[in-house]
Amino acid sequence: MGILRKTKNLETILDIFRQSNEALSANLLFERLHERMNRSTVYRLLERLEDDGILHSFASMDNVKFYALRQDCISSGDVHSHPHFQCTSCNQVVCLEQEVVFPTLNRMRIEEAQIFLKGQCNSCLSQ
Amino acid sequence: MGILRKTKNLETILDIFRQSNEALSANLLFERLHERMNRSTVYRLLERLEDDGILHSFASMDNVKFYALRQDCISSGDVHSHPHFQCTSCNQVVCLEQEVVFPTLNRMRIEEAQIFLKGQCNSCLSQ
DNA sequence: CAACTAATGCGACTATGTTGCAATAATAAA
DNA sequence: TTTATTATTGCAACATAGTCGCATTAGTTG
Repeated sequence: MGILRKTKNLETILDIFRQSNEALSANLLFERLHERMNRSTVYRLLERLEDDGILHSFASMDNVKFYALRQDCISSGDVHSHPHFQCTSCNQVVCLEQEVVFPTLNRMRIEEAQIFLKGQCNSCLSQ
Repeated sequence: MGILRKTKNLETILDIFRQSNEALSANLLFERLHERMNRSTVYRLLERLEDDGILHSFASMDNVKFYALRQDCISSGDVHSHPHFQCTSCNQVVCLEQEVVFPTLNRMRIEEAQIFLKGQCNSCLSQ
């Protein structure tokens, strides 16, 4: 797949992700667009942006799919992944920078890894 | 909350979890019961068993809530968690035994952690 | 065994996500 | 610039996961 046409909707969504380092669910994005974009379009654009490697996705602890801009990652034979963090006070979800490497275990081949953390973020702690 | 009455439905669900070390979603459980229990009852019992500390839950990468028997865990000041693993061939979800400890980071207070891994399990690899 | 009330089944509902189809708009070709 | 092509969009209907109120059923206690 990948992006074929550079549409206004696509640019609008990309701008929102570029304006902050937050991760967003389809619904949060939909709200932030003041519902001026069709719900299916939001879902379809998120999927296309992920296919194209511009966004990546992960599941929150509440079973909601979140998307964030894909950062460059280290490459090696092992599977690696950065943790995702949700603040229990302000509810913001962000990608953490520190990569975690999962060595291949002897009994199973690990192909994908996801770490999700919950707690209090820096700015909520200092209030 | 917690369990107040020991009903047939409760025993049925507990037996299914005790018969294997698999983790199950509400729907997998519902199927395994040959749909002989009401869907709401399944959800309510899973919630109650979790409140009571008998089951624990986690989100799969497909944003589905899974439940498994709670094992005894190490206790310390740090947050700890065992990873969950889903085989991409047979789709089984299991808890891994190795606990992972998350030291408290300087910038945020971590209260909960979840690790989800995907890959090929031992028995699928050796086929 | 009677009384109390937690647990259940039912149906309606919400939230999240998907799909087919006709209309629209981005791009390529003339 | 204009036209032709077809990816993208909005709409509506659908699918799946999960929740809730309420009347009935069935554990538990005395």
